[in-house]
Amino acid sequence: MDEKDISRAVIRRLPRYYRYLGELIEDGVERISSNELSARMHVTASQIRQDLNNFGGFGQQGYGYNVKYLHMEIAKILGLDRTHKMIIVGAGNLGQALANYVQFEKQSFKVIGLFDVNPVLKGLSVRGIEIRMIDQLESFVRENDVEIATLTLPKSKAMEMADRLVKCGIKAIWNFAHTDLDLTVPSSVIVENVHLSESLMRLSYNLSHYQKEHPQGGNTQ
Amino acid sequence: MDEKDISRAVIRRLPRYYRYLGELIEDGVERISSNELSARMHVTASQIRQDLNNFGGFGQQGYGYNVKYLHMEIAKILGLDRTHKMIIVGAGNLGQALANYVQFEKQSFKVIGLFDVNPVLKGLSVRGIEIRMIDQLESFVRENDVEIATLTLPKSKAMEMADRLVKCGIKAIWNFAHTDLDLTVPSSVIVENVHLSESLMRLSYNLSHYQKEHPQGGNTQ
DNA sequence: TAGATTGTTAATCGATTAACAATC
DNA sequence: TAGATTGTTAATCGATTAACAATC
Repeated sequence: MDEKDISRAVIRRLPRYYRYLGELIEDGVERISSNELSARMHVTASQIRQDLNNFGGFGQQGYGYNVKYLHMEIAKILGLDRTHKMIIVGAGNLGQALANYVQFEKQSFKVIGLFDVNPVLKGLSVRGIEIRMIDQLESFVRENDVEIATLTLPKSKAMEMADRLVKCGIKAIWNFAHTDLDLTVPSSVIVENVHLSESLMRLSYNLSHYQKEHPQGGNTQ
Repeated sequence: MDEKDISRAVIRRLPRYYRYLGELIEDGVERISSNELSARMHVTASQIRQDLNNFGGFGQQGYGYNVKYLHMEIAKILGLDRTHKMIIVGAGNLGQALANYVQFEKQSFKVIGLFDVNPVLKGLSVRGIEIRMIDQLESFVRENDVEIATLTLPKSKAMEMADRLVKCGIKAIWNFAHTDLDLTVPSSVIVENVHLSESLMRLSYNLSHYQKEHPQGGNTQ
């Protein structure tokens, strides 16, 4: 299972396929053709088949795709077939919001710790997850084999925390601070940036430019 | 100022230029060449010049770009030169987190109302913004000329709320529910989807596939 | 088997990069 | 003026779409 050179564009679409297939399962749909799926998702059937065939032949000629099977295979591709231990660094509003977000757990991301510098928060819990002080960060990460750290703290502190996390062996950083961490972290550490401001600015751009006639749907993310 | 046919890819990069230019201003940098900027941002100088020239010639041969001026021009392009009134529908953790997020206001997005169905929240305030019950939604939107509605509520209720918002004249929806609203809202209404799960899944993909050697940085968002 | 639909190759389209003449 | 760097055209690269033979 070592696929090489899959383009960003394809990887960006995989989670969306996964979501739509999940909905089909909920609706009790057993099989689907690339054509039907393309109509639902507003992409071309050709693109669906091309995308999937980067990873293998999951369909059957004359039949289409088995929804449950394809859903499961995409889960494997995305690494959702095993649990990822996650901590959240920064237990402010956003950090707590993410900790409360049960959906992630269904997708095999398990929040096992929350960290903050603010002593007022010490000992408090969110959804049964204790808020710890930041000085316990390193020992906690090492002892619990934490794989992913979510950074929900001010830009000014994000880089310092990233450094500390890298040093104690974190494998991936999910970054909500307004900074491109990818530029300053070793390339062995995965960084996924979420720039909410940028998303809002794109909305604003479209608001100013496409007030009347605007292009067909699709996730602008 | 009616530029046509600007590609998605270009628009996606604009907010990032804007952010880097903002940092340069903070650092007291007055002018910058496409070459210097390209080194900082890890994109090609050619791409920067091409991107900007979609909107006009903001530089000067032999000199480069005036940082403040370019920053201001990109603000105009993104529609950040005027205030956008925004409400947040769903005053749970995520809704409150976003309401507390002061940064948006600097970028001209002003949260003027929070809405929820939960009577427990009635009358409470977040950063001076009152939480109102959902039955006041329509009148509030109309009376206050609300432009943007942020949806931070469960998928099951998102579509219904989107419909109500569209009916009372909302211009744009910033959608955090796990649903592609763009497919079911009139094309005159701008929709920007934020799928946090999808971001986390991309992280997970990279975690499984690029543990050792992984491609050069850049915002995978 | 005949019909349907995939997997895959080829054609097209669009986006990125390179090159350079224009010009500050 | 000479040097630097843009704006812009041309060349390259990659991604999307179309077409169709393979096959269930």
